[in-house]
Amino acid sequence: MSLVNQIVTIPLFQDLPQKDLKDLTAIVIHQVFKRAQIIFSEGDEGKGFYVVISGRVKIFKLSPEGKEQILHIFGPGEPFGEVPVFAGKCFPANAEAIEKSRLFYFPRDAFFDLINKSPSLAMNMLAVLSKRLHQFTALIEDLSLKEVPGRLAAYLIYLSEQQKSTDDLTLDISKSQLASLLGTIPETLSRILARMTREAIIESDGQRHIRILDLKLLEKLASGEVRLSK
Amino acid sequence: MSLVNQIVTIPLFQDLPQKDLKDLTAIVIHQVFKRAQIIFSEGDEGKGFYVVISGRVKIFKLSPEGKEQILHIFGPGEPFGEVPVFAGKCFPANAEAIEKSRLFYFPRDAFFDLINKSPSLAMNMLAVLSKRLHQFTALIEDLSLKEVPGRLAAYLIYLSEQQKSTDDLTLDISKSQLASLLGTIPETLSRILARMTREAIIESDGQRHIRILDLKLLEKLASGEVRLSK
DNA sequence: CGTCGACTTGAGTTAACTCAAATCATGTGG
DNA sequence: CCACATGATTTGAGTTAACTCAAGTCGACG
Repeated sequence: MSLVNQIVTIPLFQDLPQKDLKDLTAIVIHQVFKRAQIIFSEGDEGKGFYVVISGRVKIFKLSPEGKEQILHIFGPGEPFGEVPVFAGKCFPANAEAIEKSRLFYFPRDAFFDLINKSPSLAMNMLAVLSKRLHQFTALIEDLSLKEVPGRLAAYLIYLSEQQKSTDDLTLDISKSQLASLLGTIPETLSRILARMTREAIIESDGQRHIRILDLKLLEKLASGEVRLSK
Repeated sequence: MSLVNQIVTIPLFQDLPQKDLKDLTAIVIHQVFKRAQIIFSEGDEGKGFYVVISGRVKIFKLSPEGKEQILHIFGPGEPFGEVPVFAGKCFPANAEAIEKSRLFYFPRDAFFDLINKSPSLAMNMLAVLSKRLHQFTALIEDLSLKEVPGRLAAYLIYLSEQQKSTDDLTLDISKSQLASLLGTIPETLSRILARMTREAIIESDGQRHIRILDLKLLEKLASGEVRLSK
């Protein structure tokens, strides 16, 4: 696939005039990262941002004791690492490929010139950042105002919506990583999955496959309307 | 003070050509909110965004049980409520004036036209959103990876840096509101302030005035290097 | 002086954590 | 194809930070 063809599939670059797409191909740098390879670390200077072409990348924070909080997992088409580009600060978190990933890297200075010439590109980037703020708002709400069962319920609902299948779903990440994404630890996640199974809210093969048995109840858990019994 | 003079003092509109400033004055709407008055609620449709001219505004989430998590407190010069403008969604949180506040309101459609014509304005807005993402990242880290004493320590350090005085500081919000900003409740905040006082880390008049006695220790608390003893 | 709201303190509960051990899944070399 | 090493997940037992509920205490203001 040609470079332009790959770039047009990136939502951030949707609806751009042909001219802009061509300019983008001129500044993009193709990079490949192996599974578990660090892409950047918190505090690094950011001289550009990335877009995932294939594979997946996790953005995360680490506590001094080594506990990890995943902020995002980005897949194909999604940009990340833009904050330092526009805020002029260092990366606020770490990025690591969770599987072999191909990335496009756009150096800041060249991208700046492009944005100054292309209002659509600026608008698209504003939309991306705004959506991310929206997602962070939801994560803060989860962490501060919900218990782990509620967060898990919300995630399962999100997954079942994302995957077509109404009630059958497959975890797209390991349970350890899911724990980190939900702001908890594997032991706690495991216990809560067991409780949900015991309460006949879900059914699991013990692996990554989960079947939702009681969506109504799951929704009430996610909204905090009810609590999970012991 | 003239409208243009007020608008140029807003950081978001820094370094804009005279023409753009004039256009802004043409679309701005002046609004006044009383203390405790709701500005918008989560889920409301957002047809524009605001800039605080005077007073202060809190942005917050509420749990079903009524617990509040403050996301931000904005003061003069700071914009808020931009997410729905660019993401095309509803407000992800609530906004309330915590004191009598004068706001400038910029309707979306007119502002869109302006951004499309002014790359500087777009860049400034990108910088604002990026900084906000950075702040949210820090809040998520605090909530997920730090204990309340660490969050409080970080806030006290932030305050002492913001206010000139090296070790003497004055809380700019009530302790209940501070508790909500730190993701905890007034009782817990009160107990931790008492412990910090007992450990001779701070000294307080029981009101809003606090003196930092051991900044080094406070910094270690904020970074998670040490923990607060009972 | 009395009332109101804000803050503090006490006592008890609990969700989630830590640490340790057992179990299971997967991939490798023999 | 089996036996084992490795990493992921689960389960058990005990601890704890922070919560809830209830009862003061304090300060500002009419």
